[in-house]
Amino acid sequence: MFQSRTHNCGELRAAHAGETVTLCGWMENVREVGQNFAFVVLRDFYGTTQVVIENAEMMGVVKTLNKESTISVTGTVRIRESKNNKIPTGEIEVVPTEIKVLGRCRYNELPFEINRSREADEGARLKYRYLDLRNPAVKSNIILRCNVVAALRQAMTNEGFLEITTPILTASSPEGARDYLVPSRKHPGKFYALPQAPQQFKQLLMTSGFDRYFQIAPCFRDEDARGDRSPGEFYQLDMEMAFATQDDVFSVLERVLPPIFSKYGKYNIVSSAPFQRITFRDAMETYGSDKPDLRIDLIVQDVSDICGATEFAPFQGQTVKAVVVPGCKLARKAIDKLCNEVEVQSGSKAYWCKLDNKGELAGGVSKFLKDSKDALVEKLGLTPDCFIGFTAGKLLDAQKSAGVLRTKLGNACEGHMDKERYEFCWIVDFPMYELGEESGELEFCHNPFSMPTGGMETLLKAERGEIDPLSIMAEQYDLVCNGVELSSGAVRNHDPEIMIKAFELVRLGEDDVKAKFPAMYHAFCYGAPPHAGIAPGVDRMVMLLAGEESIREIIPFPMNKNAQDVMMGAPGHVEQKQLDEVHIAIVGEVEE
RNA sequence: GGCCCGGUAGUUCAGUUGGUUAGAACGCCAGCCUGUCACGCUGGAGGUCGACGGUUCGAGCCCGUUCCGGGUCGCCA
Repeated sequence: MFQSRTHNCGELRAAHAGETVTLCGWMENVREVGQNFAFVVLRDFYGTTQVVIENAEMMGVVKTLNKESTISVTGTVRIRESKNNKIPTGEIEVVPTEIKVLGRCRYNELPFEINRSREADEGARLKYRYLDLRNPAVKSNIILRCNVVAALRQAMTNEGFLEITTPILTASSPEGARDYLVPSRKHPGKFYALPQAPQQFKQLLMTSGFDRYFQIAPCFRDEDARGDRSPGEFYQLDMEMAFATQDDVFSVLERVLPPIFSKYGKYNIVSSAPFQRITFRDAMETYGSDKPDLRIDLIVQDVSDICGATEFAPFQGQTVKAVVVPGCKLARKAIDKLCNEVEVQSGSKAYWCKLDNKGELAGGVSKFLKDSKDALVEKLGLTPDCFIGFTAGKLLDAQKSAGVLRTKLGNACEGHMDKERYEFCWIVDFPMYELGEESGELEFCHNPFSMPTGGMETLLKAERGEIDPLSIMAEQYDLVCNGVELSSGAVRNHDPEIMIKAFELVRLGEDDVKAKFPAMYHAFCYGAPPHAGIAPGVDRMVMLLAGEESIREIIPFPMNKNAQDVMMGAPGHVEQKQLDEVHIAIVGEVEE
């Protein structure tokens, strides 16, 4: 019979000396230091406690056990002869009178050493995630995640938001990412889809009169993974507010997030409200990115007029962007490596030269720019001993590669990045439309739910040809922190007429709106409140707070890059009977 | 799907110009050790060098194909 413990492995102190206690936990290590004399490290969720083995009987029990077995130890607390101030329980040890085996570990060799699992092969960690999670360093990220989620719930509740759960089995949405489909047993040939986000449901809640909604919402998208994007599923702090403006949404998050970031973050310095607001256009021009890392003090400058006219072919007639780094000490080799990384990551080459300590252009592409030196010095405010990185191409390519260059330089050059802080900003004024890369025709830039800035008036002007449709902005915004896009949001288009007009500009119409978003369109026809919302990614937020580079470190049971759960064996084969029930026939090759 | 990097002992890695029996650390096993705490010391076991094919007298190393993992771009309204 299992008898419960009296204490956990993290709580015994000198004051407990003399007490009889029972501890339970995993046998983390055994240090045999003599005949029938050993120290056993017992670990549970709360900490570790030293158990001292002093006789043949207890040694006999320990000898039969592999490390990582679970045991229960009953004995007396005793002040240690040699204390260990590195652990909270380091003043005491437990002298056992009884050791019970609770769960034997059958293997004397583990796939990796528990306390060094972070160094182990990731495939092995994922397959044996239950062992990986025994590592306190791995576990701590999951605990952090729990605390952050709890704090977000509390803060949102305090702001008057109601957490409302929305369906997981829902209808496929015609736009956006690839859906995960679920076949229907009762309706042959029909499918549910897992929600990519509760977008439409939360807008419907607004039309129902729920004033402030939020949810720690699971979202499902069948798209390829990234370092900061888990394949398959992720969580958003999804929220929506009725009768609200962009500023109303901003101020909620500006109240909710900074306290949580300063309490749970790896860094203590957090930008305070109001967060800096940068238009999409300015962000692209100044930072070469719509998710700028404001911890870096470097900026992108335009030198198209000077460089475009030089005899350097890659610059001729192109948009040319420059990133200047005063006092850059990068060696030639490091520069080449950095430029190469920029090309790999952005697809466009980066070029460079220096203004040496005599004030002359040197290195890299300097020989092509000699004649333009004075113009460059004046325009960029160059001082001796500074590095100039260049990118060139079509506007967007030049901007984006300059953005990558800026980030890499900021990270590589000393003194241009204050890493130990959280810098938030809002990116605002996104364009409503863009020209499709393949079609060359007008398309929605992001999502069609956003309110075009200026509403119907603006759309009509575009329709009459008075303004360029590409100049229409949407009341859409992104929240960015340290170069990470935390979230997208918008003031929604709650007016059916404006919605139809917005669709007409991309050669669609009322029928398309009805076909694509039937519930929302009809709901809006019954009187909808103006509303706005946003959905910060919980996983990315926890990543930032934990200071982790890989999203898998903050997910309890992550999938691998190929969207497989190697621990559970998902996706996996199913019985023919199950396929028959849902009217599915497998055609073509089946993966073994 | 494209590109880049990787795959050698249970784990993390080294392995020179292609040349004898493929090494180290940790872990594991055995012995020693009465105050360790990443305990220490001595000894030992442990390898289809991801797979297949090729070049060669000879391949962990070179070439080709393929599988797997990671990163990155595409993709992510």
